[in-house]
Amino acid sequence: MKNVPAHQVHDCALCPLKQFSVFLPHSKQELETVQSQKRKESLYGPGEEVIREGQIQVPLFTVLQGWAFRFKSTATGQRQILSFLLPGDLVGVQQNMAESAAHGVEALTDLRVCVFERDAMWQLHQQHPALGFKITWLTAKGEWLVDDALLSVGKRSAEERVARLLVLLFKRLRVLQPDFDMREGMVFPLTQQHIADALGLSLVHTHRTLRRLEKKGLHQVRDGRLHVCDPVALAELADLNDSTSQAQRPLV
Amino acid sequence: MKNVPAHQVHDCALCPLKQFSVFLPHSKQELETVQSQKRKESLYGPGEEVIREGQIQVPLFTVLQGWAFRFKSTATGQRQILSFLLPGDLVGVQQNMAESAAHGVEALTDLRVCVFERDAMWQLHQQHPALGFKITWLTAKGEWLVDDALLSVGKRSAEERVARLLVLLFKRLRVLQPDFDMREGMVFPLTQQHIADALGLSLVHTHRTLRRLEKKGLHQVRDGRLHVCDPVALAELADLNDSTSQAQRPLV
DNA sequence: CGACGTGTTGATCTCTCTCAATTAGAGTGG
DNA sequence: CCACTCTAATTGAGAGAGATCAACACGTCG
Repeated sequence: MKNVPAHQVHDCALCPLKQFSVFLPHSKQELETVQSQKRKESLYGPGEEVIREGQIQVPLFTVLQGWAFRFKSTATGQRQILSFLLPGDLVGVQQNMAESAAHGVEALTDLRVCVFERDAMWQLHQQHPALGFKITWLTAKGEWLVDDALLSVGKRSAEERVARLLVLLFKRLRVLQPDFDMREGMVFPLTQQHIADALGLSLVHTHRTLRRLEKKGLHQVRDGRLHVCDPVALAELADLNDSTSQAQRPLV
Repeated sequence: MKNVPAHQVHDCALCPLKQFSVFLPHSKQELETVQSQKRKESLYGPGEEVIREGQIQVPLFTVLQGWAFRFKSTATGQRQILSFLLPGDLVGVQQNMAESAAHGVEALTDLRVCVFERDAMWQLHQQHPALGFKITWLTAKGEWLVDDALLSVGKRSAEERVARLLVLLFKRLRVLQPDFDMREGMVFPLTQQHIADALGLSLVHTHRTLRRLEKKGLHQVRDGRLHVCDPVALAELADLNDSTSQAQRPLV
């Protein structure tokens, strides 16, 4: 871990996440409060642990740049990835509630995070209810992701899980990258092991499943970039029909 | 669904959850705000849907009495139970964030819930930051449960999953029931199908796994009551060693 | 160069699923 | 009181998705 030197730390008013994160303040007062709670910015390298499972005194922070993931392990060391973290995601809300971290966080790429004071959670709620509300919102959004992952791991086939992970990441990424060119694909720092750990599959079976989807022409991963070749078919397989998704479900 | 007649509705000051829920107000002003946001109390019977998946305009509510569960289904109708809801649990935070319900909620027993106004989330945050903070807390706690379930379904064997579910429910129940007698067991309204749906297992395999644990003398389910016969062995199997849980994990 | 991480592929094994049929208890109606 | 129905639990048998074990290929890096 390295701290960003003071003169390179972003001023909240110039935050690169300005257009994306719900967490960002809108009024001048809110801005000042957030700024006052900001402690520093830190950098991590790929594979570096940002939060260790069980660590105490976990800070609250936001991802500014790069990818990371939350995970939890069993006593035997089996690791399950709970969710992937992208710029704008808030981390550490759960941690602030308990004595020690309920899950670990590890960087996938070079990672830049914005770290807040330990009691920022409370200060933000207290001084600007609108910010508190946004924190709740982000927390709920985080739970949506986990709910969805649980449904996948519990009830979907390997193929469906992989397809869904790809499509969901693709969608999240596209939002963050407005000037996106379909032909170039998107940065995709996950190894097959990460995918396996996120989907509750073995490494070998994950590999075979990816290969199968690729042979069907649905996607391609090369040189750390993801190319979604057939978005429609992939979304279909992923049970992510944009259309009237909910209405289609059997009502009885 | 039936609404509780006005004269039988609890006054917030006399809320039966007083001693349990973090959500409950502590100051007089907070109490008044919560009371003002309370719209009604409703009753549901076992198997009745409290929230339908995809339903719009979902209210915020708290469980007062009884059991329920949150669930999500695939396009093919496969149902995954995301978490079980007990008295004191807050439901509908996620829902308030999106247009439509991200998950359904179904009653397991006779269920009594306390329903709030649609914009209660915002009102509570705004008027009493401390309450907003508690809502965030409860939301984060809810996510902890799902994180844990995801780890189980992703990485644990059928036996471990069942054991863990039983122990976790047992612990949650014991907190809610201070005058608890070990010999009498606890109310346990889950069918094997519910357990299967929560753990991502088939009904048949869930049954066999339960039987195996029972034969080992770890637990017993009879007449809708759960008896934990060997708490230590069960917790062991469930990877829930109360002792120094976190410290035991491999640090590298 | 050797070590290591990641991807790849084949062979084998097993946990868990699916299909199928039976039993037991609760409720309903004649 | 008994036949009828429905749900939940139960048990057996066979099938399969995915796990495990084992090698090997390839690029990177100290």
